[in-house]
Amino acid sequence: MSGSEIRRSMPLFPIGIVMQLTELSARQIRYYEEHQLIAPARTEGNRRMFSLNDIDRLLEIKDLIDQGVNMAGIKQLFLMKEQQESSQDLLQQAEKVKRDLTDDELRTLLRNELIHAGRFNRSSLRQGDMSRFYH
Amino acid sequence: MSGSEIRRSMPLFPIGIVMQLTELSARQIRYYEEHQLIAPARTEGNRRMFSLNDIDRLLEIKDLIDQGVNMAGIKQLFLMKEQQESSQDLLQQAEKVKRDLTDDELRTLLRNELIHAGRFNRSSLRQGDMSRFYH
DNA sequence: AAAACTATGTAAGAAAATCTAACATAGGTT
DNA sequence: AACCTATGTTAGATTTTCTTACATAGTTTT
Repeated sequence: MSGSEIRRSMPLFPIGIVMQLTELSARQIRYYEEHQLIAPARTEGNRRMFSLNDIDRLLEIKDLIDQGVNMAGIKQLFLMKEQQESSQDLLQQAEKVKRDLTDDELRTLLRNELIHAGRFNRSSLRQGDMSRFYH
Repeated sequence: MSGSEIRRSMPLFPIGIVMQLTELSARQIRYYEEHQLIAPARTEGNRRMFSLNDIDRLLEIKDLIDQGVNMAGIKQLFLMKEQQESSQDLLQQAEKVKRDLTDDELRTLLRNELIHAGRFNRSSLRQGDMSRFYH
């Protein structure tokens, strides 16, 4: 279901709560935003509001920083992950309509996946830890 | 598991978000607190912070008010519900240790439940609607 | 090793969000 | 008519968050 994605991306938390939840300083959180690792929503009055997804991301960022990865590295890792996810989506789609595709079309689809996702498919990123908070 | 109860009772949301989520005014929310229908946590700086449970409660309150129930009525209903829940807990406990109880002890337990929960067991309160937001 | 860069801390002043307390009021209730 | 209930509105104070700027310990580069 995609309702869960909506809920996870709903901006609900002010920065103070996010600080507690992630044990990051406001400075750190803003800095990561500045470097486009996150993109929290804003209220009318310009206050940042974070979603569960944002918080998951922050926890991943924290983790990666602990492991010595710098901003640029984290950015690349996130790009990769997105890519990977979307190609997985593609794969699922393919799965779903497999029987409706000619062999030719299927080959095209798979080749596409290989081109885009093939280079970095070793270990997927550690999942964020927000699962604790919403179920 | 009880970890879920911890998560559901963690104070995460400022009143502004709760207003949006429940479509209640700040005045209404504070009024309900004044009448002890909810008891949101406070930050060090005295700002209210609401949990998922608080929000569920607010949605139930809204529902009951729409149905014409007044503060006192809602309070009673909540008391009842708690009672009911704790006797259900008791029942579960009983279930669990059934084999460890003598028939006599069991009878005592069940009589107790009937005394406390027997009067209002028709329709349990409508569940709050927060399920949408966390899974 | 000096210079530059990175990630974070800290401080200042402004703006937004929330707080309490008080007064106002429409619709019921007594 | 007087009162009560649930809510609106306003005012002034306090807290939280915002941006900007400067400071700095570790790295990295030159």
